[in-house]
Amino acid sequence: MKKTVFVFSALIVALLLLFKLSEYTYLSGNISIEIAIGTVAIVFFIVGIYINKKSLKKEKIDFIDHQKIEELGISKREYEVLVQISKGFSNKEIADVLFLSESTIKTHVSNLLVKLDSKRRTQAIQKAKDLHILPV
Amino acid sequence: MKKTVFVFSALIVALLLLFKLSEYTYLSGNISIEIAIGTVAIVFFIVGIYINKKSLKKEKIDFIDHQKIEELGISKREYEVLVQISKGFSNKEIADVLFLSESTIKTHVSNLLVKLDSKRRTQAIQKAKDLHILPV
DNA sequence: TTGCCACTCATACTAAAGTACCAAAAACAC
DNA sequence: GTGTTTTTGGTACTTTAGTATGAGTGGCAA
Repeated sequence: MKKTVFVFSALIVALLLLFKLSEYTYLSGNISIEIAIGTVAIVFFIVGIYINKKSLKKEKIDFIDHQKIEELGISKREYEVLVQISKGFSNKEIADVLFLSESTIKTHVSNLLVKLDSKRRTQAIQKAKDLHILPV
Repeated sequence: MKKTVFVFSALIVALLLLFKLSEYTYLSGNISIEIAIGTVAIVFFIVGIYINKKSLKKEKIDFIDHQKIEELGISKREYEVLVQISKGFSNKEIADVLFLSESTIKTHVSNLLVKLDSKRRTQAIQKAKDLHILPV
């Protein structure tokens, strides 16, 4: 957010500078008004691409629908397990990284499968990504 | 590709029109050179965003690294199985949609796990997506 | 403080997944 | 056409995943 504000401020400054440049151009006999306009076009074209790229990354990679997670009644611990599942870990491995027993993981997984209306963990991963409750 | 050419042609025409406008502005006493520049800025900003969006869609959704698939020695049939796995189907279900026996699917999956250096199908899915041999 | 809920864990079971090894038909290259 | 790879499939086995059920703990709200 801070970065966005900064970028837009810079843009406005650039625009003002160009206005000033256009004044000089006018005073000095309007030698290269085309170059000024062309420059503005190129600069804003590139800035447009840059900003879009940034915002798309945020949307597609970071966007998690917390609303949906709540709707499905998925608890904090269950969600942690879901994340580990999507990384391809086994129940035993998940148990180790979360300092729990494998039984506990199995319980969480079983609950997750019900809440995500899935028969297998692979299907749960797919569904979770479709629902944007896991990063794609 | 045709669309891209069309868009860029339109852009050049727009730029030329703006050059013409700037001439008129100059002749008529340079009333609103700022407006002209501002317009160019906004137009090219939006066009930049638009074009970027189009190209990103193609890149992120359609891009499959066939080179990599060959490198890993994954055969056609094996790849078909991999796709089904990533959709969350069981071996039995995959066998049904591909009209094969479950034994055959197991063989393919086992080979896939070796080729993708994975211990489980969930890990294989993750790896395949990382390597861009499966759509994200 | 009582009751609900999330979290934890266990046992016992069934169902999938995955391994190892073998083998035969089909496709493909040389 | 012969050799190689792909594809198919089987048996027998081990491992992992998932279900069902019960139960204890701690937090939190009415």
